[in-house]
Amino acid sequence: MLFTWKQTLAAELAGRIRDRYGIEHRPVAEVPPRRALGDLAFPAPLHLARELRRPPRQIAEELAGSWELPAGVRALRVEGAGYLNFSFARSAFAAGLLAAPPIAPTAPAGAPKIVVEHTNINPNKAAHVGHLRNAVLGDLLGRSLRALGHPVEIQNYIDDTGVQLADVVVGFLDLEPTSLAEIRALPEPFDYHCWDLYARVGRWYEEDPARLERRRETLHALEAGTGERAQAARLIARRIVGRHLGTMARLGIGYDLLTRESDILGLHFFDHAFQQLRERGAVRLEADGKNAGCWVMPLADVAEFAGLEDPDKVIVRSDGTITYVGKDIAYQLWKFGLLGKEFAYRYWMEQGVWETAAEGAENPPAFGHAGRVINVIDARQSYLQRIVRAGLEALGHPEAAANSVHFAYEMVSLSAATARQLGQAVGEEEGRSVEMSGRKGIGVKADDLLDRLVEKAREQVAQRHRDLPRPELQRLAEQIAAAALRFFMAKATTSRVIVFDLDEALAFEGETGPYLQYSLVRGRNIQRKLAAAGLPAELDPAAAAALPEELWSDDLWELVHLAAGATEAVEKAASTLELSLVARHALELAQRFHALYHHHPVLHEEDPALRAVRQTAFQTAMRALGGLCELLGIEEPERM
RNA sequence: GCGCCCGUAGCUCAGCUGGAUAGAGCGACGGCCUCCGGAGCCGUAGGUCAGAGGUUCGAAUCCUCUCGGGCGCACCA
Repeated sequence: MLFTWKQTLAAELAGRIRDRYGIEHRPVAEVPPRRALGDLAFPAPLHLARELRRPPRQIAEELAGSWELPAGVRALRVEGAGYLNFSFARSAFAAGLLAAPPIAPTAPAGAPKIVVEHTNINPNKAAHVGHLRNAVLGDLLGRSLRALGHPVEIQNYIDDTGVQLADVVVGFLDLEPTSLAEIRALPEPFDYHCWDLYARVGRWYEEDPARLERRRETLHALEAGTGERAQAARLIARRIVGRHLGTMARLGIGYDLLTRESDILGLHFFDHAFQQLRERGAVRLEADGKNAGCWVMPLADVAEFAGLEDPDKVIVRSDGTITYVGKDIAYQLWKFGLLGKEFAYRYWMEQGVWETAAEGAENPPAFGHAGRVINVIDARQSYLQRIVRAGLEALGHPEAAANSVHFAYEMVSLSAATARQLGQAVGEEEGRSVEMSGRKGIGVKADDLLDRLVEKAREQVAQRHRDLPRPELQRLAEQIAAAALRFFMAKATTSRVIVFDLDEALAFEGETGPYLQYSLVRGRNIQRKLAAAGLPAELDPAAAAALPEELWSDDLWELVHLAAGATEAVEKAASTLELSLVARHALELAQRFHALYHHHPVLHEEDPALRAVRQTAFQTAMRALGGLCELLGIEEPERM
């Protein structure tokens, strides 16, 4: 709603500037700090002042003069240093807002498919809170793009031929010999078992580096895909992925496709890409030096890699195994449909998701062939992502490289207090936070955190609602726990490290997910009470349009104005990849609603017109908040 | 050494491509449930926007430098 008005008025203003001064200017729109100043402000006169060498207010007056205001605009005034401020007809505006979806699509028809890759947890141990940040952001991005009208495909990459999985295989077969049948029979939580085992393997290597030979041997076996080690790896990876999907399902996070690295190798995707790299001279076999025997991608000539100590990246190790980057270049090519090869697919029934396979189902969905690819990967891997792009460039696909977006967010570390609770010794000199480490087994497991959140939520709900049936209590607690966790991850600016603190994450008051849910529950209760009193629970746009303009107080109008900005907040979040904007906007709506809630009773207002104005304001706010919460993966509980 | 990110209230953080009086949450203190649910609301205290230059009518925001802190620059990912 605001979005379209901005465009309309900006276009009109640009025309007037052109006609009057012969200048091409793209006016930007702002929201004035106080509603009394107006609803939409254009500082264009301030920007034009220098070029025209005239006072901005004078320019503003000239531009405002004789402007025939379109229907829906109530006033145009010159304010402050020379702003052009528009005010809207409030009832009509509210009616328009109620008639449109709370988050309105902005993507052009026929927009190309966007592949979003996220989660990508190594299938060798339990998910921790760092992985949650990735999955929550990825899911929020996917939902936001979909709401804006883009075709979206969510992929979760399963690195089932990498070093990390190999290490757990070594743990099971060499360190603590376990048969396949025994691995299969291990009780849940299997991923917790592997979490500890992985840390033990790390220490085992340190005791005697000669044991790293077992890793090399295993890595070869995983790439070849045959023998006991490969079989063990398949079993372990499958069980772990099942656990990861279960963890994510608790948060409402799902995927369209699991891409397995073993299929990239097994179906010769890598061989194919590697051959192209060789033909183009993008890789070379090193005869001597520290990379002797390796195939490397030389990056010395690429400007963005200037200044690196070692400007070469190893693609194929001297023992013939392939690094992650090498495999990722092939994967990235496939995402764009540029590899000239296709996966087979099968449906993973129990998990309700497709996965790649060597042989598969008859008529799978059309995966891949994206116009744009967004990889949600933490900022520490920026260097690797740049190499993948350089690989696409080297293969003669500059447009694909340009459409390969690395959505980089900062990592999650642990607060000193939380690290101590985990039994980590934290010295004063170690600073204020501790980095998580799968190798060392340091981290807060996602399921542990969720369990604690559910437990706390259950206590809180039970306190307020005695005699609630156990299943309903559990259901409500899970909804609240998921909201708390997702909002905690979503509200942080992506460029900031999250110092994860358990007490902070367990908060249900203030800027939290449950606070948003409480707004929704309150809003819903107003509707219920209205209905019980024989009044309409919801007003339609026509009823809103007929409301007397003078009954709109500035504070209620402000709420409508805020609701109208929801689409723009989402659009901006998606286009800049600053997804916290979605969470921030939802929070602001909820805060404003709570504040007004106490001052503007609906049910107890006797004047029907005034009651309808309040109801309209709250209804627009709840619709917008509901829409934003849907993107955030925050459900509206029946009660809380 | 080179590159990226961060430095705003006691703590955790917003502050949108420069613009109208620097804002929230937590914590502290003081109020508000015969009234749509107190997971809420209202109020008070609390800021040299790390520091120094520069650009501009205007800088927390842009540029340069300095000082702190984090992360990269593997035959891990």
